[in-house]
Amino acid sequence: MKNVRIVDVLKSGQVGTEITVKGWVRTRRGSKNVNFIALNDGSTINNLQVVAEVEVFGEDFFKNINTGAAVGVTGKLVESGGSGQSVELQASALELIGAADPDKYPIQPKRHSLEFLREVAHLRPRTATFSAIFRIRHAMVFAIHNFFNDRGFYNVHTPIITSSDAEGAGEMFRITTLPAKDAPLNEEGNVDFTQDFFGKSANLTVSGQLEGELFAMALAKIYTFGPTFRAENSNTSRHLAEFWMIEPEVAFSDLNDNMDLAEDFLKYLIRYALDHCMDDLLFLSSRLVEEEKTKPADQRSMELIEKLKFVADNDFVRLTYTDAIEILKNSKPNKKGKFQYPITGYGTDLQSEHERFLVEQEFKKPVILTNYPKEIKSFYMRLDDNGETVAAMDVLFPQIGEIIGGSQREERLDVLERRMDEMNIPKDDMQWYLDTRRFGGCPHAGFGLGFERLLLFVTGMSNIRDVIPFARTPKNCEF
RNA sequence: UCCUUAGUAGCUCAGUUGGUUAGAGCGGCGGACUGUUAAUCCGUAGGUCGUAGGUUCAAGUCCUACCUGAGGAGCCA
Repeated sequence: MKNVRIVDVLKSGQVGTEITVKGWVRTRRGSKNVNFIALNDGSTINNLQVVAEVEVFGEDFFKNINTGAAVGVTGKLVESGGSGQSVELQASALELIGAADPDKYPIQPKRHSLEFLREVAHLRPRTATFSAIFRIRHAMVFAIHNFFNDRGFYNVHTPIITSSDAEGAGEMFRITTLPAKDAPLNEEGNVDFTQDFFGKSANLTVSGQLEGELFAMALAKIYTFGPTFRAENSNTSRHLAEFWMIEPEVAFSDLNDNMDLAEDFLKYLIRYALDHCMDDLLFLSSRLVEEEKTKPADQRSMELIEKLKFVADNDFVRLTYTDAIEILKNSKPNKKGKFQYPITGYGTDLQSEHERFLVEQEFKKPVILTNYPKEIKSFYMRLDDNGETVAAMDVLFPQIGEIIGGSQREERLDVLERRMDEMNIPKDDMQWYLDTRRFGGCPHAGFGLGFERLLLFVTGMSNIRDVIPFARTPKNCEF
């Protein structure tokens, strides 16, 4: 008999039919005559209740049907005699496929802290919380490709290994096949990378943007979706050394088009989650509500699903950096000296506390900040006519902060070269990039969305290590 | 990297001004129970108190260093 998935059984299973399901035991409750097994096969947050008579299988048989064990069950789907579920599986055959020693299996039917589960990240997808998160993660991957495909974008696989180190997006991981001990040295006494695998120094990519631009200059609308690596020593709940990023790049497009795209994109993804992952969202919401109860009333946040709907249904605030500075300068916390970094005027970089104030206090919705001073942004961002600001945009979300960073790119070769000189970007290594401006250059724009930060928002989780299967952070590279 | 804070049983924690044999709940195991929903009830095992030094008659408790986690900051996505 063919296996059926529990999600299908619970949704459309016909009472009276004979089925086989295979999955893992979440809990088993026994009494003298009958055992109840909560079975989960990963297809849904919900368990299927299996009812097994002690008389049929013998008392000893159940000793190995423990939490975590893999089992196969064949039986008849019947209306449930209990109140917790509408249908249940009356077992006629019960097979232990893989035992889980209850003395050693770390995940037991009790509350575990997220910190503990991070230490057993290889087993945590078997918990309700993490199975929900990773089903949602999958749904978001799918939605991202859908969104772009429907709008005529082409997916480009930009390189993971790169020799370009001019992106300035962060410290890079060097990759090499040279021996760690006694590496060959050149005349200056430095490691001689001409003898390395690629004949030059190579790194893991910190962004696919520059290569993405090359393809936007040919396919017009492209997006990348791949892993990104930053060797920054960042120890926060919002940073990973290895994370996934989505970077669309659009030819014949300006900053306004870019903002429209970013806002449409985020709303589409959130609506997709609401439309396709409601069971998992309801579960995550309820666990958040429990967690919130332990906090003081004024620190509680909006209920998850309500929050997602709110963002999907309301326009983002669009604000220039200069206007944001004015608002912050005249804000209560600034006047009362509540900011750790007081706002004095134009030119200061915005700190987390300022972004938080704008998003969570002033507007209470996502904010797109634009036109930052050129000094605090990257060389490739298009210089505005005032010569002072650049066509940059950051999308700020509540709790998470910057979820998207993007810009209209500098398409004027002379301006771009001047900016590279000012910011000490070596032009020699970047001729391939400058060629896009030399040959058929055009206005274009794009942005980068941190995939895990999106997942933080959608799942309501608060630590980024909990929305990626295996987190890589400083001092942590298990599995 | 900086600041704050924590590390005691498989997990979550308590452990008083330093003082005999370090406790609880959950989980596990054994038993009871006519259908349970994180079942319930009775019983039971389980600890080199993060590591290394130090102070002291005496250290889970005080001091120093290191390791690891968490929260915040910086950097950013």
